[in-house]
Amino acid sequence: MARSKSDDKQNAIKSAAIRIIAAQGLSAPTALIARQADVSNGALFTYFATKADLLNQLYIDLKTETGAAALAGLPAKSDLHAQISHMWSSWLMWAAASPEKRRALAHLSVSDEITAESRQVAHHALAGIGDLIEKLRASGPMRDVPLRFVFDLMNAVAETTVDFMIKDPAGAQAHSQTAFEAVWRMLGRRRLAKPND
Amino acid sequence: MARSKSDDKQNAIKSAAIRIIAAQGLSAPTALIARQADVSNGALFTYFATKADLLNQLYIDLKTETGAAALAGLPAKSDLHAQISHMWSSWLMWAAASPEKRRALAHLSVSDEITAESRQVAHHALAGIGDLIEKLRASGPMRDVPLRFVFDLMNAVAETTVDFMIKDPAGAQAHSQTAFEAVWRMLGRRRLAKPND
Amino acid sequence: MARSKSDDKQNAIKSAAIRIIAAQGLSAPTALIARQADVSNGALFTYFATKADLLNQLYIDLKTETGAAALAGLPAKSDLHAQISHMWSSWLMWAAASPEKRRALAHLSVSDEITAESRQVAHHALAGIGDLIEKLRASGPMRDVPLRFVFDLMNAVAETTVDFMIKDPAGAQAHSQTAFEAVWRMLGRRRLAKPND
Amino acid sequence: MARSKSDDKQNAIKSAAIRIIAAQGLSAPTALIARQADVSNGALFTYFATKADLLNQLYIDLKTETGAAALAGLPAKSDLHAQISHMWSSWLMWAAASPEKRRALAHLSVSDEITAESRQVAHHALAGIGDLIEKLRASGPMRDVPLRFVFDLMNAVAETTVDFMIKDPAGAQAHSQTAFEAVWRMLGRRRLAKPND
DNA sequence: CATGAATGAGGCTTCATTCAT
DNA sequence: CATGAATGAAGCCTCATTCAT
Repeated sequence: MARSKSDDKQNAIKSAAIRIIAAQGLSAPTALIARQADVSNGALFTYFATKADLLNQLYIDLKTETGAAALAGLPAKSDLHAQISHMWSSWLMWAAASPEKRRALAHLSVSDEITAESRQVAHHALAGIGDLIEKLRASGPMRDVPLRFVFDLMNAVAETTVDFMIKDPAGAQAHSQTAFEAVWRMLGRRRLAKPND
Repeated sequence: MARSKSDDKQNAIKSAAIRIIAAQGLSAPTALIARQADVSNGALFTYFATKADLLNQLYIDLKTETGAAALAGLPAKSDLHAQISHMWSSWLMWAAASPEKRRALAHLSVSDEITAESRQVAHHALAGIGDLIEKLRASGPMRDVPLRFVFDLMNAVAETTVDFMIKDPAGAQAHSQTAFEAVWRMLGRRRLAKPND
Repeated sequence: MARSKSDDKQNAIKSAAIRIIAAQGLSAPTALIARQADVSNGALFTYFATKADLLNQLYIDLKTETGAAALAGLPAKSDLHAQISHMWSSWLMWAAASPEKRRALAHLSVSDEITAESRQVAHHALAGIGDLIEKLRASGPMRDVPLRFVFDLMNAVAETTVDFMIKDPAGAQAHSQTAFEAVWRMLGRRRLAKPND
Repeated sequence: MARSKSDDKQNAIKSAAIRIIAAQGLSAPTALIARQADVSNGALFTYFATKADLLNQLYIDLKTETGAAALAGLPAKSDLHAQISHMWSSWLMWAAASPEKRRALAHLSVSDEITAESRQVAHHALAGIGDLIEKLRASGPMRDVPLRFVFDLMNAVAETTVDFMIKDPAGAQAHSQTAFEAVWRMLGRRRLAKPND
């Protein structure tokens, strides 16, 4: 049955692509990506018909991975504050620990090669996060603002924070915490009784 | 002090570059930019030694313009809240009204062609905004957070908001206002009984 | 003497090749030919060591088939005029009914991949036709012209005629007849009795 | 005003293309054509936007040249027989003297890259020949056959003859003459008692 | 012997930059 | 100083052929 298309190889290509795109941007030659993945020039194209295909796949993967990381180990029984705090922290720690993926994603996000469909798929992959935020939004000061807007704001704050965490790994925890509090001030319900807010 | 013929051409090239980069990304051929600027192929290189030079110039220009727009007409005598509110509104309205410049800037910002030096210069161009934010930060809940972090957070919120304003021009004003309030919650001093703060 | 499985596949490949070469020319990928023949990529090369081999085989086959079609059911007892008329008609009707084979052959005939040897073999396959024409030639106005030249002229007229038959199927019979008469005028002995010829 | 596109260079490219296509077929690499034309790789594309463009241009040129050669020095005052005889001879001598052009044209003629439009243009370029043949046809035994058919038949005979002339240059004149007589038998009015027809 | 993934040599084309005019 | 043709280095992708399974 001949060598069957191996996931390993496919993943090697994706990894190489992330590394090289992070370093050189989207103009990274497919030939270089292939070489770094220990794969021949042409083999890349048996796994991804087109450079654009590879890019789109990468984009979806990275977004999906982000979503999964954010929701991993979510304490389902806890209250909203605890859940969102957990999510925030998972999300940012993961992102801060994956600077190449982040850089690659930054390049991909602005590319015209990424189709509307891919963006759609990626958005779905983040639905879990959206659900949580929705709960937060509904009872707080931004209850009249469209979820998408709220979500994007939160995302923007997260991205910015991650940049700082990467630049200053020693303070990563603190930055994450600081930003979470800022977000909570932005979105969360004022918690009256407890003074430790 | 009329702008020289040479300046005119430089500007024509930059304008064309913005338009085309917004549409096609950074891979926009210099030849196309030149044609759109009514300048010959080769002449472009007498104004910008290199494509990268043009890109860096553009980056700096756009950042500078942003900064200028934000601070235009700042009510120097008013209180901080009024000043920042004014700045926020100027900034976002200008940005929302310049979608091509924004798209071009989005491409430029992630490019590896933009040197650290250019980023430095651009940062300086936004110093005026930074000063305002500094005042805000110093007295609010993020007083212990580095200015740069605060600044970037604010910027991130602003960018996200502009995207929404562009997508939904009818609600632009409202979105700007909503976001401003969110930012204020994030950064500003809690305003208690007395409104004259 | 059933044809072996192997023969079946060879034939499937050849059929597919004819179809695809007719449609796309000689640049038709072997992989596509294989797929259309329901044969794997690599298997094609166990039947034909080389793409060039396949092409040469095809060329010989098609030429041979042409020759066979021309001579099928030849009325051995009739006079030369009747025999040649019959041959002409068989030949052209077959060719006109096989446009894909003709197109494929047209591509093959000009290809540099077809070796002199293949052309030689193909020529032999048309020997039967040649014999008939030889008789015609020997007694007519072109009796001093080399057979090969006469043969090729006749062939050229036939090919041209077939093109018209394909373009105008309704008039196919008539075109064939017209051309036959033209050929006869070119080559045949003047037939005395009838003045209106 | 910079170097202006030179006809010389354009012609050098075409010449090189004819030579190489004659030798290697249409798969001749553009890079090789460029090199043979003493032109850089990329320069070829300032003269012909596309390889297909070059091919089409070449096709039209060669057809046009053929037509011009056939009609050069036509004795306008002479009778039809003399005119056609002259045309035939001009045509065939020219073609026999240009074997590379012929081979190139043979490749081009079957190519799918040659557009219907190019074929149309080429056909027009041969209109002069067509007019002559029309006169011949109208009064002879093929008077009821479409001109296009007659024209193509004549062309087919001519091509075949040229092949023989090239193979046997010593007999070129004779072959041409032989073929002309054959064509005349095919198409021409029977010339009876009176020779002055 | 079949399968189809792997290989890697090109092919066409684009484009930043140079340079003759 | 402008013009735009010329250069030639890549880049993406295709495809005949090989070879592990």
